[in-house]
Amino acid sequence: MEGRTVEQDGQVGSPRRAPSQQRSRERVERMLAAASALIAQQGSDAMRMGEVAEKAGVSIGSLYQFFPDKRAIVWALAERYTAESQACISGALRDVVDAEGLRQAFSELVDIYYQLFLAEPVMRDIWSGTQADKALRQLELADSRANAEFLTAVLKRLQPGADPVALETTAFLVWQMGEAAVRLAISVDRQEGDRLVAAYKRMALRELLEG
Amino acid sequence: MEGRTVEQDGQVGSPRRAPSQQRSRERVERMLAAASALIAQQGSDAMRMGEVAEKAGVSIGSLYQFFPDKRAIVWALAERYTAESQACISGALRDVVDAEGLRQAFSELVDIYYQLFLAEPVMRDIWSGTQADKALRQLELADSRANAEFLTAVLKRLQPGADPVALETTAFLVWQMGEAAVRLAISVDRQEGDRLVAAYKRMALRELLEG
DNA sequence: TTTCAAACATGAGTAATACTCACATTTGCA
DNA sequence: TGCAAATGTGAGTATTACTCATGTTTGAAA
Repeated sequence: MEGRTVEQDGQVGSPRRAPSQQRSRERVERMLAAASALIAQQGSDAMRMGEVAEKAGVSIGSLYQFFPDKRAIVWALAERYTAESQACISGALRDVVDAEGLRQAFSELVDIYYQLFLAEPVMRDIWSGTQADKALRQLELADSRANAEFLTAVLKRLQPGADPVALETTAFLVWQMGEAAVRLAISVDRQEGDRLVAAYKRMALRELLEG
Repeated sequence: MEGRTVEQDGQVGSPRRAPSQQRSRERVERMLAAASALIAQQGSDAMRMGEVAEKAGVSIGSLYQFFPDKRAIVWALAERYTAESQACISGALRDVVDAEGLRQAFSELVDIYYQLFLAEPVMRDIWSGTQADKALRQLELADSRANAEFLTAVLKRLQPGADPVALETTAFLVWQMGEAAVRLAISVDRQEGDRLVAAYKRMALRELLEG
C-alpha cells in the first residue's frame, strides 16, 4: 500500500530518534493524536502520512524524524493501549484466590474488552491489522503472554497440584481464544455477538475451573 | 500499499470479466499459478502485479482484464481453498452419529487443518490477511458459518433436546476458535504449537460433547 | 469463405503516496 | 556568546497499482 516498502521484519516500533527536548516531545504527542483521530475516521490503512503531518501541524519531514515508517506510528499507539490494559488486567486478577473470584474477575475482564472493542474504533482497527503486520503480531503475542501469566498465577493458586506447563498452555490458549472471540463478536451483529461472547465465557471458565 | 486505492468495501472477488474463451481461461490459470508461487515465496503483500504478469507470461493489462485489483487475485485463490476444504469437512462430519465418532472426526479435522497451515505458505499468508481485508474476512466468515453448520447438524443429532440456537452458537464459536488456535499454533515454536492444538481439542470436544 | 463485432492482448503512461535529504532553524550548555 | 547537537522543513525521488488508446484474435452469422 505504499510507494516504497522497507523492513519486512518485525523490528519496527522504536522511534528513529527519541525526542529529547520538551518541544519535540509535545510535537510527537500531536502526531500521535492526529494519527489516532485519522485512524478513528478512516482506518489506519487509509491514513495518509501527509494528512497526519498536516493535522498535527508539522512537516512531513518531522514525522519521519521520529517514526521510521507508517507502521511505527500505529505500533506506538498499540503499545500504549497494551500498557494501559495490562495494568487493568493485572489488577483484576491479582487478588483472585478462589473459583468464584476467578469467575467474576474473568467475566468482567471479557466484558470490558468487548465493550472497548465496540466503542474504540482505533483499537479495533489496530488489532485488526495484527495478523498482517509482523511487528504488531509480535506485540500482541508478547502482550497476550504477559496477560496469560497473570491468569496462570491464579490457576496455580487454585490448582496447586496440576502440571504447571499444562496450566500455562491453558491460560495462554484461553486468553488468545478470548481475543479471537471478541474480534469475531464485533464483526457480526450485536445480538449474535453477545451470544458468542457469553458462550465463550462459559467455555473458558469451564476450562479454567475444571482443569 | 498501492498507488491508488479503490473499493474500501468488501465487494471484490468477481473477475472484472469472466474469461469465455479457452485461450483466456488458460491464461487466467497461469496468472493464478504465478500469483500462488509468488505468495509462497514472499507473501501476498510483497507480491507485485508486474511480477505476476511477467511470471505468467502475460501483460499487465491482461491481468487487469480479469482481476479488478490485486486483492481480487488473492481472493480468487482463497475461494478455491475454501471450496476444497469445505468438501473435506462436509465428508468427515456427514456420517457422525455418536460421541465417539464426533471425537474422532473432529480431532482428525483439526489435525488436517493444522498440518495444512504448517505446510502451505500460501494458505497461511492468505488467511493471515483475513483481518485486514474486508472481502477476505467476509469469505472466511461465510466459510466458517458453512462449516459450523455441518457441526451443528451433528450436535442436533447427538443432543436432540437442546436449544438449536445455542447449538449453532456453540458450533460457530468452536469452529472459529479452532481457526484462531491453529493460527496461533503456527506462530509459536512447534512444540508449544502442538501443545496448544491439543489443548484446544480437549476444550472444544468437552464443549461439543457435554453441551 | 468472408465479415465483423465482441473478446482479448498490449505496455507506455498516469496518479498516488511513502519516504529522503540537503539545508535552515532552534535549543541547551560550556 | 559560541557552537554542536537536536530539531524542522518541504520539494523532490522512487515505487507501484491501475488505466486506456490501440492493435490482434476468435467464433459464428451471412
